[in-house]
Amino acid sequence: MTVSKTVEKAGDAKGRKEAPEVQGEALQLGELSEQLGYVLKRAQLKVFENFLRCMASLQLTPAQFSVLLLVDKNPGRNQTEIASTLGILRPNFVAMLDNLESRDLCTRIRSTNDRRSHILVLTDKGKAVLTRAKKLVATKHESRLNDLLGQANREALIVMLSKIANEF
Amino acid sequence: MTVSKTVEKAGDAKGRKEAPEVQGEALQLGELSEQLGYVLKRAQLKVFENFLRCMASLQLTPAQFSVLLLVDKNPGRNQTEIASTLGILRPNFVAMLDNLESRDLCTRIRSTNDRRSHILVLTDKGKAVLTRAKKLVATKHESRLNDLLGQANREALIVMLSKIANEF
DNA sequence: TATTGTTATACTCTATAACTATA
DNA sequence: TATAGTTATAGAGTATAACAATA
Repeated sequence: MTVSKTVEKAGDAKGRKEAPEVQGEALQLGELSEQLGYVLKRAQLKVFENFLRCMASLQLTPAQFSVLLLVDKNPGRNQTEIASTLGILRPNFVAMLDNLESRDLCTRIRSTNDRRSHILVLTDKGKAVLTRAKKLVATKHESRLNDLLGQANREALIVMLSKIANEF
Repeated sequence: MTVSKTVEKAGDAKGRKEAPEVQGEALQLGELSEQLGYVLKRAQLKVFENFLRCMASLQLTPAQFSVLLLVDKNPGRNQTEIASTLGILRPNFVAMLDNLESRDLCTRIRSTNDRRSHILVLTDKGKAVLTRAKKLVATKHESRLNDLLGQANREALIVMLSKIANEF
């Protein structure tokens, strides 16, 4: 009982008792390892974790990166359009934009056509940060995926996940 | 402006103004659709959503289902072991077990070896519910994945996601 | 009347510190 | 002293209602 759980290996310390109590061996995942939802969630957490590490120098979350990418690709759009495309609810998008704007990465511009809406644009700093972020993602993040899965498999994976996201 | 956003199609309503303001057309996802993290997250949300719909009659979340599966597959284990295997922190596991126990799906048994720990076991009702849950998942949930991707692709997907979850 | 951005709010998840009872 | 379960708590993420300004 003085050996920590992480040190114990399957095979040693067969400490079974009369009751159905077991110790030491790694647990059997069983059908769990075949459950799409389970493995999908675990993979997503790992990928986000790695993304955050790669982006530590720029302090960008996956959600923030997606906003910068989308605003850059779609100039002249308002908050509602950007948010809804990303699956972010408008109320929750406000604090997110406050953050990006306070860091001078993005600006809200009151539309002249419709004075209710805010057109979103990246600042020069925002564009520069996005460029650096893309490089970090490509060299540190996505490249590891290629190393792990291979280029062809990585592309097949994206295709399948997109299909699930769009058609499931 | 009276037409709702979801009704507008790319191609009509080319309402461009002098400023870089656009309306109506669907936004360009651009590189976002190639970002693993983005598509992974969207797919995961869709899969969980579908899981919840399929399990509505049993009122089981993906996390609860994973607990029942793991406890059933690993009799005689305690809370810490089950929780940590699932990536659930021990404090957060307490309320989850309170829920399952209050629904008579799972029981905490004070261990005779180590009176600090609670051995987890499924009740008869818990086993019955798990059996029904597995059937629902197989017939309503996983089967749709096969229809969408094909059996071979679905298996390849699980393998790749497991690899990411374990080695990334 | 409807829509944009916003505030307020609530509920779930996740994360950490600290307590108790046992070891 | 260390560990198992627990409590309290705080922070993200996500959800809905409602308000002011504008259409």
